[in-house]
Amino acid sequence: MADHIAKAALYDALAESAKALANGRRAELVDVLAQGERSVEELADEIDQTVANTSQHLQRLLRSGLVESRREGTRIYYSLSSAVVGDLWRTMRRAAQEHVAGLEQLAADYLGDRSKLRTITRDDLRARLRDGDVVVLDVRPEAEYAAGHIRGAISIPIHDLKLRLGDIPDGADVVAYCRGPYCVYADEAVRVLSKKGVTAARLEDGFPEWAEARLPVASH
Amino acid sequence: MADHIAKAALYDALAESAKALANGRRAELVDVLAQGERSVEELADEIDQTVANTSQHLQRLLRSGLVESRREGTRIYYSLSSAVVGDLWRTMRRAAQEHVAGLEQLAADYLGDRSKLRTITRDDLRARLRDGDVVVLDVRPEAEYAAGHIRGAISIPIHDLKLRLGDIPDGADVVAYCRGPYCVYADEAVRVLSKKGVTAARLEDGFPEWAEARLPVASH
DNA sequence: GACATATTCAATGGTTTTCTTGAATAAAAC
DNA sequence: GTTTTATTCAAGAAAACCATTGAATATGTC
Repeated sequence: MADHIAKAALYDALAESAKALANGRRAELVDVLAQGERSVEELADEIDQTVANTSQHLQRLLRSGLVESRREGTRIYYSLSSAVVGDLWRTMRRAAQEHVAGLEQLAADYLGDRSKLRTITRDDLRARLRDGDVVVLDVRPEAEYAAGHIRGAISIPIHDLKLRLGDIPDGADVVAYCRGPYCVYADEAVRVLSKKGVTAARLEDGFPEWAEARLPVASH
Repeated sequence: MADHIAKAALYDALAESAKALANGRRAELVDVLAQGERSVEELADEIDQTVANTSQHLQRLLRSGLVESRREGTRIYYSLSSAVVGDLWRTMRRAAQEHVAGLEQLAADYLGDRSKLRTITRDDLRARLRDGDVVVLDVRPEAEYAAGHIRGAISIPIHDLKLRLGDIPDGADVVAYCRGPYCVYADEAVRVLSKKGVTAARLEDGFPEWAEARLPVASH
């Protein structure tokens, strides 16, 4: 039987979803898109690539079906096709964390020294939210906060933080979060706040993981 | 800052786990390895490739850290490094199912007409196992049954099924299962049994999914 | 209709992947 | 110590991938 040809074709197709994510730049794109839809130019900026190159990567993702696009005037907005795509990206990351050699070093190179940052787990934060003794701070760009955030969190984008320290209640115990475990915004926030004498810790991971765990979220 | 270089390197490394699975042949390998360890020659046979080519794919998986190997005499056995790798493969499959265009057609081409096969979900099987009114039949190779199977299942490898029909109790209501949703063994078993007048259905997916759902398993 | 902006397209060249083939190793059997 | 068996290594060619560049397209504004 020429059965093995049909089998090969089937598994090639199953591998398509992995191929789509088998590139560092596309992984960055999906990581950003997990926070909500974005235009090509914004995405190009996020991943430090030319618009043309970013566009090509986006087409690749589009062809694989993992992302969708919609036009609004002169802009085209891309977004993840479904929650499964976020799952895939996070599972992939987890596999790399556990098994890819040298990953820790690369993470340290990019993120810098995290040893002095207090961190808090999802479960801890949930408990403290119930007790009401914590200020949760979303330091992602405004649009990402609007698309979805931890219920009860306040929004101060990282770039505005120094100017808006006054928005944080006196004596508050702050937990900052951002896009995920490899996002530097919350680290930066904790450093800034600590220097100003504010008690602050970062949530271990970010909003997508919170949402995936079906913990309370809100939007707008 | 040359920050974006470190960031690119980090995300390249995170994408490594996807690259490892971004090939149909390697996807087939992981699918088989999810049933337990195997030697190179056995694997080459399963994926219809030369031993040399199979070996190269295995080295690639080894370098990515997703699989491990151990030598026993003249043979080298490969296995998945951890349960996360199985998770990754299944999540990838799910993403492809939902989003990759043309997948259904390719599945139909390989699996043939499934419309006349009765299927049963994991939850249904669990309920019926509790009631005790079902014979669960594992039609994978003996070694895979030994490495782990649904608790209470009996083993009759698909190739022996026609010779061992007598092992199946008279009037039994059979549920057959194998490696997963794209494995043809259970389909084949249901067809053989039905033709002999035995009531038979196939479990929608296979043993790895059963184990992932933390349902009762046994080994030996 | 001319112009500006956001995005895509097409061509190029360098790199990586994949399969094939035949030779090289390493452990076990004789 | 030669032979057998299982696996890996090495070299080569075709195909796919990726960043770059400059041109083309589509929408909206003047």
